[in-house]
Amino acid sequence: MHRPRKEMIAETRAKLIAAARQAFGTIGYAEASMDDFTGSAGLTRGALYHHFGDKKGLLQAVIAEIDAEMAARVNEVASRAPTRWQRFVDECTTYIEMALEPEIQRIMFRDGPAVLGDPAQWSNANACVASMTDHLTGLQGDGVVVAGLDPETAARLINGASSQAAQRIANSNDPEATSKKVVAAFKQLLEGLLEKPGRQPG
Amino acid sequence: MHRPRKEMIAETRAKLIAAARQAFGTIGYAEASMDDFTGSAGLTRGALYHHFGDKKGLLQAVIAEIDAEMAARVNEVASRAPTRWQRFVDECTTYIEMALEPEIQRIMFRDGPAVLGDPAQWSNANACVASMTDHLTGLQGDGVVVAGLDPETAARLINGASSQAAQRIANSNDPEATSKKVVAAFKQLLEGLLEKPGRQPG
DNA sequence: CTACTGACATACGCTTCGTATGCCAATTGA
DNA sequence: TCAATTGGCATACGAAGCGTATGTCAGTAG
Repeated sequence: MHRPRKEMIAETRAKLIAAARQAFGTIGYAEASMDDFTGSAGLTRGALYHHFGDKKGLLQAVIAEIDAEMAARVNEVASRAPTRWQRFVDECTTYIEMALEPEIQRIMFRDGPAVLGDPAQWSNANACVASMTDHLTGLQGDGVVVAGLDPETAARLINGASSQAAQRIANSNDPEATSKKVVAAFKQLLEGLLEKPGRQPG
Repeated sequence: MHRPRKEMIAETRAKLIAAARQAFGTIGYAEASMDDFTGSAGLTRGALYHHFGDKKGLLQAVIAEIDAEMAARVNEVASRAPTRWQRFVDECTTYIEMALEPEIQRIMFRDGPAVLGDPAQWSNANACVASMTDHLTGLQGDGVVVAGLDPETAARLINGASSQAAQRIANSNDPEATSKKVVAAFKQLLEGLLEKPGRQPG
């Protein structure tokens, strides 16, 4: 039964991240007791401090994991779109859909920024924004999106609008109806980026 | 020296709010010790609990105060604009400028949402969004902004983009240059709302 | 003038975090 | 195979911080 050391360690890290993710995503970072959620993983705070330094370090690890998952989902959807513009729009709507999930809202949009500061400065996240930036750059090359626009800046602004969109839907009494209105408004804003406004390319 | 009771009470409340605002706006809500900032106001936690119930209650009071100030500034600027569209654009840019201030960023955009939840649900704030919503409604009546767009939804999305815009500028190495790029991208997005895209009204 | 309300301070216990320390299993080298 | 050593993780301890229960005194009412 000599199961290698490295595997045990990786398992411990994974268990801590999973337990923390569960706690942070439901009751929130501030309310999550380290004793409680390490205990629920069959460990103690000793393991946590050993692997992640402190509570913030564990939050960073959780965020890195979620960010990777989000990027994978976005790329998956975008890879199936026929045109570049459609790829970009699909990315945005997927982003909004993900932002509807309470865990992502709480960790990535609320507690994360409050504890770690501006998400744009996070070193181990932002894969989604990077992808959107790439696509915007390509669209500029195709002449679909107006030139003279900084792609990453535009991607960040759209991100901000997306997260607001998701929150508005999530907190609505009638998510179905609200979703229609929100997505319509969102697409209206996106049209401002088009080189020949009013005409939907692709 | 019979200075009325009510005045003393109001003064105590004001001192607590001011001290908390200072602390929350600099070191942040979580790091702000109630003993410390009540002490800096010449009071103790006893006064805090008596007037505001708990730490969250005091944060709500601080937010209400800041929100009122922001709304006043926005209205001041907007009242001087010649056209409705210009009024709306001025509101947006003023909002971005305010969001550049560290105190507002920290309290209204970071710690506030983390502690109190979705800002759209705050009962004692959101005066700025209300104003923007009104102006958008008026612009629809004038035929400047596309019909079939929910004004409050649009206002919220723009708010999200604005706060991202401000953070991008604030955290930039070269705020001057970044500001130009960000505002350009922001105005580009706004054009998506126009009924006849590409033509700037007013 | 007396009784009472309420603004605020003080005192206490509980929870939580971070560090210092200790133990034991797994690896390494001969 | 058997020391020696590394390091993963638990336990123990001290320091804050928060919330509540209680006390005190000024202001107000009848």
